[in-house]
Amino acid sequence: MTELAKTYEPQSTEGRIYELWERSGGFRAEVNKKKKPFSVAIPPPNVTGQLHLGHAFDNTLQDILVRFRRMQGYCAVWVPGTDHAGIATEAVVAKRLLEEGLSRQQLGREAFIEKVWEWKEQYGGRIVGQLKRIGSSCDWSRLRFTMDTGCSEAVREVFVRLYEKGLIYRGSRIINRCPECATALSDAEVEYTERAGHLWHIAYPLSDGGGSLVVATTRPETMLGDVAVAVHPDDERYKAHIGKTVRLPLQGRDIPVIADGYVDMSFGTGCLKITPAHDPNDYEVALRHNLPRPLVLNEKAAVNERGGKYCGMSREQAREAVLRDLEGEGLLVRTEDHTHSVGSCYRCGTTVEPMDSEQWFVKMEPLAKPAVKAVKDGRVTFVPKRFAKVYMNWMNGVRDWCISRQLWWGHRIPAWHCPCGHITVGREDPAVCGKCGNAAIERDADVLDTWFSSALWPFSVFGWPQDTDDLRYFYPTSVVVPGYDILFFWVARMVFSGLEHTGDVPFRTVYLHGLIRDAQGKKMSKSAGNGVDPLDVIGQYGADALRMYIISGNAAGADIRFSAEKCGAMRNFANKLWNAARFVIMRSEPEAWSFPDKLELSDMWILTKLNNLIPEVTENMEKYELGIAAQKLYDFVWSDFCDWYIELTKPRLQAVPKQDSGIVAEQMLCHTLMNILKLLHPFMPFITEEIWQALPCERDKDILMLESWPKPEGRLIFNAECRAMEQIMELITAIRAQRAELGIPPSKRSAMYVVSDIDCDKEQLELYLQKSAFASEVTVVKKPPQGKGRLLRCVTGSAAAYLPAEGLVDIEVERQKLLVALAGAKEEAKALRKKLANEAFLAKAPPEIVEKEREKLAASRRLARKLTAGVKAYEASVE
RNA sequence: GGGAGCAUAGCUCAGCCGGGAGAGCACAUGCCUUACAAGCAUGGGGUCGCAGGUUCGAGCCCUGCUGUUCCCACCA
Repeated sequence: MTELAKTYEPQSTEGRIYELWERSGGFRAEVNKKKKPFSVAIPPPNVTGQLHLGHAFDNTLQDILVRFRRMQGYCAVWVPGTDHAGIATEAVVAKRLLEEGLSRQQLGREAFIEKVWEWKEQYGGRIVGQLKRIGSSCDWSRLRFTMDTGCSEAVREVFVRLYEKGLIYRGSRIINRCPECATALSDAEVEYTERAGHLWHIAYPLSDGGGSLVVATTRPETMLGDVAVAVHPDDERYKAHIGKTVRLPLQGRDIPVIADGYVDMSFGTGCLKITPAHDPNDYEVALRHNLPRPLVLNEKAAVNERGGKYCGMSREQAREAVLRDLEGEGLLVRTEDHTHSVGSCYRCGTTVEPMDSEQWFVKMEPLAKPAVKAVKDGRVTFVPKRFAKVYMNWMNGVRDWCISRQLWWGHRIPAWHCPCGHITVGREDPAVCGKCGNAAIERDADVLDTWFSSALWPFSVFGWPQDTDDLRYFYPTSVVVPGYDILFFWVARMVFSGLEHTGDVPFRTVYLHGLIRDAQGKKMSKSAGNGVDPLDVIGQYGADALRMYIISGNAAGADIRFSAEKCGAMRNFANKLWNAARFVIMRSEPEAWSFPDKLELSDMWILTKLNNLIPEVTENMEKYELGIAAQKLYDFVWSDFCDWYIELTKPRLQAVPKQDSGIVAEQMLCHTLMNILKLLHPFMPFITEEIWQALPCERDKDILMLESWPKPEGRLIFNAECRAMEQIMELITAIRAQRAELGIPPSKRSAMYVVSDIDCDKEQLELYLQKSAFASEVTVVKKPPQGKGRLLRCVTGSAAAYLPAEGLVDIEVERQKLLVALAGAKEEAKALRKKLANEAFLAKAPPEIVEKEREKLAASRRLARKLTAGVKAYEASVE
């Protein structure tokens, strides 16, 4: 037995324990038909990223579930992996090269990609190491990467299949483009925020000289690309102008006045300028009216050659210039303040530019339908439930998914363009055009959206498109555990992808968690500088404390405000457990647990509590109520086991020579502690394993992680004894409270007379009162003692203790206290009598509730009787 | 414009199937009781946002309102 430090030291424990687990091979899972599978595919973090609290949240939850199921006897696999994170990684590497004076373009595509791979090799291991720091029990032999050979094969297969089915197409559409990242984005990648702007009213003179139409716009610079002015067909103000033309200011082009129902007569002036190439609505209008769709901005969102004198200006510069010129010409009629929502890139925050552009899309409608059905049918369930609705809303209204990105880092689109116009798409790289046989074909320059490969994750990690044993056994996965912020990006896309390509859902349950915010409730971000590094937290409080903090007292899907104090509280809890274990280990002889026949009341009490706790916690965990399970374990360990049970064993352990009672206590302590360690292991794996390794008792497995999850034993539930023990505890508390209130020092023990209805023998009662209620001698009496001088009364519903307290007790004050308590008891009894006299209650309430109320009434009556006796005794003792 | 969440002790938050209002921190008092002062004991502190309704019974279910956070949406 090694000497255990007085204080738990996570820093010197965690690394060693993690190595022990890895050496044990316990993380590995192979197809085992004798067991039921439990499988989880990690939400792959950015390969070059660093662990943040969101990852800590994800991975703590997953690890708890996986460890729990592994102990329950499932063949539990947790597949780890990382994501190539196209835009983010490319941006980081490009920035670093720029610092060395090299641009992406100078380097060229192939050399650049090589650089990114180098970067990935250099930093790709970091996140894995950090995942290990919080205890993730992943099967590292299965580590995957979204751009490894297997994932690439899956991506290629999916692209080809969808293309052949006509579900991937290339087309010209309005897409959102980030000028900074220099690529197209999907709708999901644009974040909208309300911003204060202006609504400018600009006069467009009628070409025939008869006045002008005034349009209202928030983006005057786009007028350079205007092709029409639209009014509502029913708008009396403008009916006469429909079909005429206006002269577009600054450009001098004549553009038609058209009628379209899209125009809102009540907004602005009722005249809408139409810029098809830079506004999604205008684009639709232009399509309906067969209007041209000239681009006036380039990829960098600067004005192009169509913008005449404004060519080369940025969006912002052009806006100022245009407004200045309009004002100069007297055409700027009015400027109003106007707040509207502006889209920005979710990666870099730059305002996106809607642009007409040729891109690749996934046709969503045929894919969304089965994805909606799978959730409706309950083949995929959400925890918490409300997210199912959010998912449905999105899936029902989803538009086609723009999947091409103008980047180099990612899965290159497997399509080859021929001068003849034909596009060749195939599983193998083609040498010639599939239509005309021309060898001068060129591969599409774009790569796929990062989420395209993530969407295939749950099956690609098991070998799809090959028909593997892993896939057949582990797929669909049991649960996926992401933050709700990637519900659309990832979860939704996995569902339709899984259904389309494997014919089955990718997971049975989606267990979504919230976001970790700072102490003020603000979102953590690098730019705000309010981020908390989980590695710092682990260093300060330990991984177990961080894990326990993250899940306890948190409802599923709820955000968390980070609190270092609470981490400290959980660190304290770890230390508490540590010291309880030290106590057990120091006091225990290495003897095997055999069901002892000499159980005492407190033994039966703790066994009953434990065996009731086991099924409760198990159920909570199976229902994903991890916070509740953790709270129950916390309370059991701290209050029941440490504060009561361990204390009550002390006199038994200290007896010399050693009695049977002491031997039983040792075994009980060991038995209870071992169960605690098992139950707590999924939540606090490091410390529980460390203690397990130090236990002197005999164990089934050398490694706690590989132990079986406890099962409740009916023969170890003793309801009557448990109740008696609780009544004794109640009496102890009453005595302590009285003494504390009177300021009697703990050093001053006192003899006591006890009148008790508690079903237990004298010796036990005496022992417990001596241990925990400062009793010296205990005399059990039938009636309150007479003529013993001034006595302090400590009354509960099932017992009363009388303590000689000469000089400490003010009889009148004590009598008043009892009277107050008596009034309370009577009040309660009255309310209960009323309830029990209510026919409707008796008729409609379930019998066990009625019975419970009857017992409560009996208890309050007993209490009232005892209090009355106490009051009388006080009166009698006043000479 | 549509939808969702939240509102419980001074603070941060739990409260599972409707049946005795809880935890951590903070606060007060007394204790270094040989596992632990990162501890022990005791105590103070709540109109469960407001108003109705359903029910024998509501923090929990329903309706409305107020405040707050978030998501979605093509409001120039």
